[in-house]
Amino acid sequence: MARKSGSSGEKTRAMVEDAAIRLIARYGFAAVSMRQIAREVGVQAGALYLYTPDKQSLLFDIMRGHLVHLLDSWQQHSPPVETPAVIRLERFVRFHIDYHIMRAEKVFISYMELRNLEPENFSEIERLRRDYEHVIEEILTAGVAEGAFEHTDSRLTTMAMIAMLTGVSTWYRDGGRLPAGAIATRYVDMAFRLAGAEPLAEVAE
Amino acid sequence: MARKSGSSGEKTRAMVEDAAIRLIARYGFAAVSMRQIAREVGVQAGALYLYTPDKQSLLFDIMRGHLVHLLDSWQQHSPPVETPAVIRLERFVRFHIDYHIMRAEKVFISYMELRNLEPENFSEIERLRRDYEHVIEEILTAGVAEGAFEHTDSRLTTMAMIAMLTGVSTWYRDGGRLPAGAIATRYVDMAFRLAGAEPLAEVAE
DNA sequence: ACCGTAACTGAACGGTCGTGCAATTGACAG
DNA sequence: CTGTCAATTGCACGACCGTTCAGTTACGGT
Repeated sequence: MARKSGSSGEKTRAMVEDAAIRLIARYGFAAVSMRQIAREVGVQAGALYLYTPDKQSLLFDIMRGHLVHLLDSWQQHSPPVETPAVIRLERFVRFHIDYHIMRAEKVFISYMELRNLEPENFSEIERLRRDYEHVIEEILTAGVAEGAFEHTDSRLTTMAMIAMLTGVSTWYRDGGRLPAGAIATRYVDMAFRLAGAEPLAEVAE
Repeated sequence: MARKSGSSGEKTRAMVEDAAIRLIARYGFAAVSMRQIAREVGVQAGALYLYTPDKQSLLFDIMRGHLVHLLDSWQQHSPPVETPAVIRLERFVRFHIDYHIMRAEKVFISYMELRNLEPENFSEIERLRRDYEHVIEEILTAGVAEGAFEHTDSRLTTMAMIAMLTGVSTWYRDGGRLPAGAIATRYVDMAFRLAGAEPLAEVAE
């Protein structure tokens, strides 16, 4: 046998990426072999090299693709900068949680497999990740300047908030105690608390 | 050559664990070979099997040891249950951050390498991790009952807080912008916000 | 001075790894 | 119906994997 019937490069390419994501998310990059990925696709190991120059690129492309698409999606969902920070933060939290719940595998890979990237690939991914962090940080500092938020250290609050929000994707399961929307709503509340959003209904007794 | 001069089983055992922790934290369990660990110790690969039955146990023992010691340490630092929840939470946050900063490698391994555990080992580690989560959850629910904290969902707040606190160990570096103590203080503040600790100085205008 | 045994070597086992490549087959245009 | 090229196989390469074990050496007690 050689060429498969009904075969098309684009279809196989997509299957390779799918299989790689699924397997790497489950077993970890280093623990997954090219032969395993190939078996999942229904192809011999050698055929994978039509779609990736090597194993490392497979990982890198997944991560970069994920982060680029993440930043891109936010660009399209984000309110204009002149919007009040409170609203921008709420929008961001909902966006982040929805996005991360729907793409749990890619998210998982993107922060679990950083150390399996070669140095230059690592740098590029880090740069993208920092861009995303800056999105939050900018909202927080803007909110402080507006007088809408009150906290002492926007950088630290950013780190805490990122960790808190991204943490959701490590435990969220479909059909769990709460639907995704309800989780997002509660996390908006917690994000407001961290940011020190001026309480509206919270009056001292 | 066979036995090394000045060799002692206990010393080598410690070196093996040290090397394993360092290498696994840096490259990941699956990416580290027994020969690499052996080289780091200054010994042949076969010699490792005097100290561990297999590679899997090496990982499992590191993780279990870490979690058991973590729970144990908290047992000794924790205030009595009748202490006000605000104080217990502050104590917990400081303990958690200090502990995690000082043992960043073991912490990292213990939540990065979960999927490389065989099923029964995984169950035991999960049980320990849940025990630790319950520490926070108990403090939060006690605080709500006391009227010291105000939040809608203690379980979700627990998850958020764990993620927020443990996140520190992924970015903390000695000699960074803030010393560990200052970081802990700021995180105590953020933990209070998440918990909805009754504001003392925060009075509505 | 000698011995038992703890500590370790060095080689080997069967297996898997990532990757390269000549040969082969199917899709499709003309 | 033919020719071209995209898609894929099947095998090979050298390297490395976790683990075992017979043999060798140094330590500690007597």
